[in-house]
Formats: sequence, structure tokens, C-alpha cells
Amino acid sequence: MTSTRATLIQVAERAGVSLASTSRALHGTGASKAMVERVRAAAAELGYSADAIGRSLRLKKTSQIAFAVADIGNPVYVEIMRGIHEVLAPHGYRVVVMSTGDTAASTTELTHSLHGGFVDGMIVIPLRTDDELIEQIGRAPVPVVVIGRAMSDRGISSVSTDSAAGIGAAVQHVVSLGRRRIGFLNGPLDTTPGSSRQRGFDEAVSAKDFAAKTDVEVAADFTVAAGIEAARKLLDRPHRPDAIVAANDLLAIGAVRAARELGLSIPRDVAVTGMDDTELGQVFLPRLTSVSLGSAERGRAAARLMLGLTDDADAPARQISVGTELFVRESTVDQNVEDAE
Amino acid sequence: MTSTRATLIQVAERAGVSLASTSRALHGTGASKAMVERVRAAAAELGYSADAIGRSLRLKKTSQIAFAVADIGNPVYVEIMRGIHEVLAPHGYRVVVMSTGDTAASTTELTHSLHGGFVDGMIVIPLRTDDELIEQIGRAPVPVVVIGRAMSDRGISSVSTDSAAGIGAAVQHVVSLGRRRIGFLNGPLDTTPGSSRQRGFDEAVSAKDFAAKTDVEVAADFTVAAGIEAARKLLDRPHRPDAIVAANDLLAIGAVRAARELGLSIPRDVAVTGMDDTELGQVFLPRLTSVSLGSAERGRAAARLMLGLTDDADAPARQISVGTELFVRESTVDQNVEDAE
DNA sequence: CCGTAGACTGGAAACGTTTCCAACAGCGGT
DNA sequence: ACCGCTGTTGGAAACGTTTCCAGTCTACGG
Repeated sequence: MTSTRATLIQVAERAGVSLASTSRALHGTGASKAMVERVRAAAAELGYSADAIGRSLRLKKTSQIAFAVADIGNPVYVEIMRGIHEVLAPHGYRVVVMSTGDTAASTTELTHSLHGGFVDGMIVIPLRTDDELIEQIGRAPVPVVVIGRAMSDRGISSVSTDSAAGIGAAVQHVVSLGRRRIGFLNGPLDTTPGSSRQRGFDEAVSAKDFAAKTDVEVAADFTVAAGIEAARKLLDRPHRPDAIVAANDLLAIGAVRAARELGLSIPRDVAVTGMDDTELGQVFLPRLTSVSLGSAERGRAAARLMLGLTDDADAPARQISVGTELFVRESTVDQNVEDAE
Repeated sequence: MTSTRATLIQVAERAGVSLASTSRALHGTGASKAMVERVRAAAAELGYSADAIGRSLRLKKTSQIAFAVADIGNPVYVEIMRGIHEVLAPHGYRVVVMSTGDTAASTTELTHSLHGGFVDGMIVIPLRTDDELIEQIGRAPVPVVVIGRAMSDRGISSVSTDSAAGIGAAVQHVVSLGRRRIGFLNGPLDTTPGSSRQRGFDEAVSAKDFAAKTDVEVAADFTVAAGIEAARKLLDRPHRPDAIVAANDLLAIGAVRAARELGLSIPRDVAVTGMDDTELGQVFLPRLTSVSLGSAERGRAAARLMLGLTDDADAPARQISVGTELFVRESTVDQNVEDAE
């Protein structure tokens, strides 16, 4: 095992030609037919394959892109990663997974480590952001694409989604179903998603013709457990909501659980909407009505943006916004007998 | 932006000392106090940080480990990756995500690409295996750890879990609940998990004192949709099962759905067990009784095995088996009112 | 038959780092 | 006063690749 790999020099010796010619022959440009054949044969005999490090050093190109995220376990991030990988792999890029940690400072530190030059670019989803991080991103030695919020003001490429509008769509949906007491179940307000979703809710309910009562509860984080706890409070209020709009699918599942605990029927007594349109929500019972933020598409868009930047480092920063889409399912409207049980 | 990074040579010039001393000073061994201070200052002024590629070339060490899997989106794999990352990151290793594709041949091809030398090792979960793949793994130029089935015969390090015993535990559990018509809902038999789980079921039901009737249905793949379809057939049989043991959580969810379609109550009419103990199953309604195969722990074990191999390439191959654990939840026993609705 | 364009080849440098080896200074002991 | 040892430094090689540049050879047109 662990046999030492053949080098280009060895191939050259074997073929009895110069190193330069060997490289050309394998690389494909400016070599005679005979030379190519000869070198190919020698390379095959030795089982040669080019060393990625040597090549990287010479070419100043690693063929690697970092994907940095707070917690690789989060289903949404996984979906995004899938999208990134899907676009990048065919272009010969490898994806390196990194963890940002959940503070702006640790993300800044990670960004600084890009100076190590082990990667040609980074796609990052900062959970929290501050000025220092933005500045650090601006002076990064390689292209950086931010997924999360639009970075238009700073000349940083970013992929965002209008989650505020998505919350609006969810609110409008339940209102159109005749619900008049709407509870908004959000996650921490000091996070990027938390703040923008709050804004979306506030905007939606401040519309002229908005006729429902509203209530807001903030969960400790974006998890099912926190969702259950916060939803209980929401459902305990004097004017119990007949619809809960949750800031993500996990919170929505928490809301469903809390409602069930109280013997409430979904969607009859309480309609529940989620956000992110995760597989989790799609297979849940009841299937979750959810606002898709196009996770895979955001990943793909970020990857395409990255490809543009690695091709031409001086290309202008671009901001892409991926559309949202509301998928209506059993948690807001009875579609069949399954949930009526 | 994209300013060109400072090199060690520039630091040396700035400090007015030799390249060798500069490297030593920063690296920490065999340099005088004065020298260290002087070089540190110069490095700080220039914002120097060592180039990973140059170092890799010299050290013949990339500080990268590949994690190769058929589909990065699968929740189980994600959990494993989390475990791997958790162990590897503190040791300075980066994790490179790769896709094996779902055939043995494409996995073989990926393994061959290790000759490119861009990683120090690979942790792989082959969906399907054949002799050629095993041989290729055996002659890989870097250590390989296989997660899936034990590779004892070939001197390949592996982390496995006794999923066969896990299925046995699930069967025993439902029997102990008094169920006497047990349906086994498996995935494709030509996959590694499919075959070993089938073996587990066969062994369990061939025990001397086994007193229940059994039935088997094989789903097209390990997904909810395939699970629904296969479970329908299972539930349509003359002797309808009063318990369904599924080969993973997604199939189990499919089984729950199919049962609900028929107006059956879970767990009263049909008890359902899953496998993998995913977060998905934990938050599902009803919460899924599931056999944990210790996904995160398998990842951690594989990573630790890898660390041992990168430290000493000639270390003997080891096989680790991670224990299984049955988590009993609402899908087999009524625990509270939630599911009785 | 000569000159030259064109096709091809080989030598050598370069990418950025670490480390072997030799050189040198200072110092204590004989 | 000399020897050798220790601690520190600098020169240079090496890791594996690509590519610039110069040189050689062939073939073709004049």
C-alpha cells in the first residue's frame, strides 16, 4: 500500500525525453503526435497522475472553494451546499467545508485565514455580521461571495433572498384563508435571518388594508425545542391565534407540536406556515405549508457568481436575489383525509 | 482588494536576515530570542501568513482529508460529516467534500483520483462495493477509512455498525409489545445497508423461539416516496402487519403515511420503527421509535482512525464497530395524549 | 543550392516553503 | 594558547509542476 507516486520527472526519464516535452505532451499543446504517444505510454506504465500541489504552486490556483457556515448540520445549509457542489464540481473545483462558528468575530478570523491561500475563493453564510467582518471580507485575498443579506453598499458579491417578502406572502396566505388572529413565531432578532423576517412581518401587518390582530413571540433559537416553548406562550394568550407564521420550518414544527399538546387541530384550529421548505417539512405530518427561499438555487447562484469571480478577479461585485415561493400544503389547508383523522 | 500576499522572502528582506532564519523564527525552533522578535515584527508589518501550497509541497502534507459520499444531501451523511469535522478541525485538518456517485465504478474512479495527492486521506461511504473498488482502495496512495461494512478481510480500516443486530433489536422490541405480524420494509438489496439489514431480519426471525408471522417488502430506494409505495403493498396483504420494521427513518415515515392513508392509527393498529435515529424522525409526529447507528459517533470514530493513520502510515488497519441503540418513542408505544388525537 | 519560416524540443527558471549542512562566534576547560 | 562544544546563522537544495526562451531540425520556396 502507500506506494510512492510517480513524478513527471520519472515519466520523462522513462520516455527518454525532456521534462518540458513531457509536460507539453500530457497537457496537450505544441507536441508532436509521436511525442504525445510516447509520453502517454510511459505515463500509463508508471500509473502517473499529476500532483495537485505542484501544479497549484506553479499555477497559483488551488481549484478549491471554501464553503463556510456556522453549523454544517443544519438542513438548509446542506441544501445550499448541494447546490454549490452541483455547480462547482463540473468545473473541476473541490469544495472545502469550514465552520464559521456563530459569532461575527470567529467568522472574521476564518476570513483572515484565507490569507493562507489554500483556496481560490470562499462562499460564506455569516450567522452574524459586524463592520469588522465586512471590512475583512473586503480585503480578503480571494473572491468572497456572501449568502444571506445583500451587500450592495460595500461592493461585495452576494446572494440574498427576500425573506421579508416571503413572510409577507405567508401572512397574506393565512389572511386569505380567513384567519384574523395571527401569531408570528420568530427566532433571535440579532441574527441576520431573524431581523429581516421581523422586518417582513412588520411591513406586512402595517399595510393599509390589513385587518387581522397580531402577536409576536421570539424563540431562543431556530430549533424545534425553542419553537415549542415559544409557541406555547403564543397559544396561551387571551386571544389565541388561529394562524401561526413561523420564521423557519423547525419553529413551525414546534408550533404544530405545541398546538397538538393543547388538543388543537391543524389546520382547523390553527394554521401553521414554515419557511425554508425543507425536506423535513415536506414529509412532516401534516405536510408543512412553507415559503421556499430556494436554498439549492441560492447555492447554485453563489457558485456561479464565484466562477465569474475566479475567471476574472476584477469583475464587478454583483448582487443576486433569488425569488421566494409559497408552497401550500396540509398545515394550512385540508387537502385530503390524511390529516383529518 | 485582491492585494498580492506577502511571501517569506519579503519578510526575510524586511527583517534583514536570511530566509532560513526567518522560517525558523516563525516556526519556533532553534532561533534566538532577538531573531524571533525581529522576524515577528517584520512579518506583522507585512501582514504575512504562510502559503499553504508552498508548505504542502515541501512537507508532502496537505492537511486535508476527503469525505466522499454518494449524496451530500442525505441527513445521515450530514450527521457523520459533522462528527468527522468535529474531530478533524482541531487537528488542523480541512474537510474536502466529494461525491462518489452511486455506483461502485464511479467510487473506484474517485478513489483513483486520490493519486492527484490533494488530500492526506479519505473517509468514504461507498453505497455499493465490488472487488475492483476494494482493490483500488487497497492500493490507494493515502490512508482510506471506509464507513459502512467491516473490511476485516482486506486489511482496510473501517468503521461499521451492527445494523443487522439493530434490526434484530427493533424486531424484538415490537414482538415484546405483543405484535405478531411483522412486516419488514427494506431498501434495495444490492446496497450495503440493504443487504446487511436483510441479513439482520432473517437472523432475527429464524431464532428458535420466534413466534410471529413475517412479510417483507423492498422499496425502490431509501426515500419517503418509495417507502409509501412499498408500505402500501405491505399493508394490503391478507394478513395485514401490526408492526412495520423499516430499514431507515425515511422508509418508516413512508410507512406511517401509508398507514394513515388507510385510516390506521399509529401505534395502535400498526407499530412502526425506523433506523438511523435522525433528527427528522425525532421531531416527526409521531416521534419515531428508531435504532440509532450512532451516526455522529461513526464520523468521529472514522476521523480518529484517520488521525492514527496519517500519524503513522504503516499502522495496522483497524476495524471499529459502533454500538446501536434503540430509542423507543411514540410510533411504537403511546407515551402521552399527543398521538392519540 | 541556399535561406528562412515553421515545427518541435530541451534547458532552466519560477512558484513558496522547510531543512540539511557548513560556517562562524563565543566560551569553558585543559 | 588551543581545542572542541554549543548555539546561532546563512547558503542551497528540494518538493513537482508549467512555461519562457533559445536552439535544432525539416522542408519548402526562390
